[in-house]
Amino acid sequence: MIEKRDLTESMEDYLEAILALERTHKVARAKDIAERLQVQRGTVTGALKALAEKGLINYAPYSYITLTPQGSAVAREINRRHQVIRNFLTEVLRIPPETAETTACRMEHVVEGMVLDRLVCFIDFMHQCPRAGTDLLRAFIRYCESGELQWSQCDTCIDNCKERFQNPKG
Amino acid sequence: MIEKRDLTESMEDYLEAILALERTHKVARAKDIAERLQVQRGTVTGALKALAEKGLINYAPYSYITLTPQGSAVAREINRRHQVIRNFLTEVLRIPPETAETTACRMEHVVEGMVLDRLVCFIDFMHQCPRAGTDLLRAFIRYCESGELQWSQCDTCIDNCKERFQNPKG
DNA sequence: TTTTGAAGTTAGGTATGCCAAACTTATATG
DNA sequence: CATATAAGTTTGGCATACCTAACTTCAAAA
Repeated sequence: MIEKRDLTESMEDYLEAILALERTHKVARAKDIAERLQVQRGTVTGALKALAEKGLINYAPYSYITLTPQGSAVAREINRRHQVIRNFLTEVLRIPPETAETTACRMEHVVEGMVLDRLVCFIDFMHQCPRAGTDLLRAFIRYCESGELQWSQCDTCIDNCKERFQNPKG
Repeated sequence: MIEKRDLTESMEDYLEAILALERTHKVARAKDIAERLQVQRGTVTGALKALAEKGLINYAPYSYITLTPQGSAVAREINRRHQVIRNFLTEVLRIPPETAETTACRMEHVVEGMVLDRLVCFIDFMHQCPRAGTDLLRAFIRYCESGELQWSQCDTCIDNCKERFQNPKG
C-alpha cells in the first residue's frame, strides 16, 4: 500500500507550503518555498527529492513543482488541521490572530483525528447551542480579563439567553 | 543571564521524566529515565550531559540524578503545561484519557504562555459559569454523537439552567 | 548569438537525537 | 574477598534537517 503517515513535521511543512504556492501561483518554485519556510534554497532541494521519492510531488531538476494527487490529499489534510486549530484559537479562546497562527503552525503536526474532530464539533456547538453562542464567549472574555465571574449579571444573562432563543430576530 | 527557553522538546521530555521519578523515587536513575522515555540507556547518558551543562540537573557519572532549582522550575512548568492541556482535553473536549495523555505529551512542547493561560481560564469558566457547567458539556457530547442539536430540548435545558442557578442545591 | 544573473543544485559541514554493541563501574551475593 | 551482574558509559554509526559556498542551468537582455 501507499505509505500512510510516516511524514516528518518538516515534510508536512513543505507540502503545506507547496499547496499554498500552487493556490496563489499555480505552481511552486524552490525559491518561494525557501522563502516561505525560512530556509536556504539548498535545503529545499533535498526536501523535494525526499517528497518526490514518496510520490507526493512531481519533481524534476530545474522544473516547476506540483503536488501529486496523494501529495495534494496529504497537504489538504494538514491545511485543514491548521485551519481548525486556528479557528478554535481565535473563535473560542479568543487568542489574537498572530499568536493563533503561529501556534496553529506548531499544533497542526501533533493533533490527530479524534482530537481534531472534537475541536470541529466544539467550535460548531459553541456557535449553535443557545446556551453557548457569541454572548457566552463574550462572558468568557470578561472572565479572562477580570479573573472572576460577575455573578450579579448571571440572572439577566440567562434570561437574555432564553429570550434570544425564543425570539431569534428581535 | 541564565538561558531561557532554548530547550529542545527532547530535553523537555528528559526534565519531565526526571521530575516524575524524583517524585516517586526521590532520585532519578538513568535506567528508569530510559524506560520511561522508551530510549536506550546510552542515549540517556548523552542527554544528561547536555542537561548538566545547562545547569538543569545535578549529574556525575555513575551517580543519582536530581534537578537543580532551575531545572526543577523548568520541569514543573512543563508538567503544568501537560496537566492543563490534558485537563482541557478530558474535561472540555471529553477525549478518552489515553488519547488525551498522548496528545498532551506532544502538545506541551508547542503551546506557550498566552494560549495556556487562556486554556486555564476556559476550563475554569466552563465549570463555573451557570450557562456552561457540566450539563452544557453533556449537551456537547450528545451533539458530538448525534451530529446535530436537539432543538426541542433547548427550552427545558435553559429553564433547568436558570433553576439550577437560583436553587443550587435542590 | 552571447552573456549575465537569478534560480536551482551539489558538496561538505554542523547539530540533534537516536541505536547497537562493547566496555566500565559498582554492588550485592556466594 | 572474589566475582557475577545490573547499571552506566563510550564508541561508532545512522537519519533528519539545517547551513554555506561553489557550481550549473536556463532564460532574458544586450
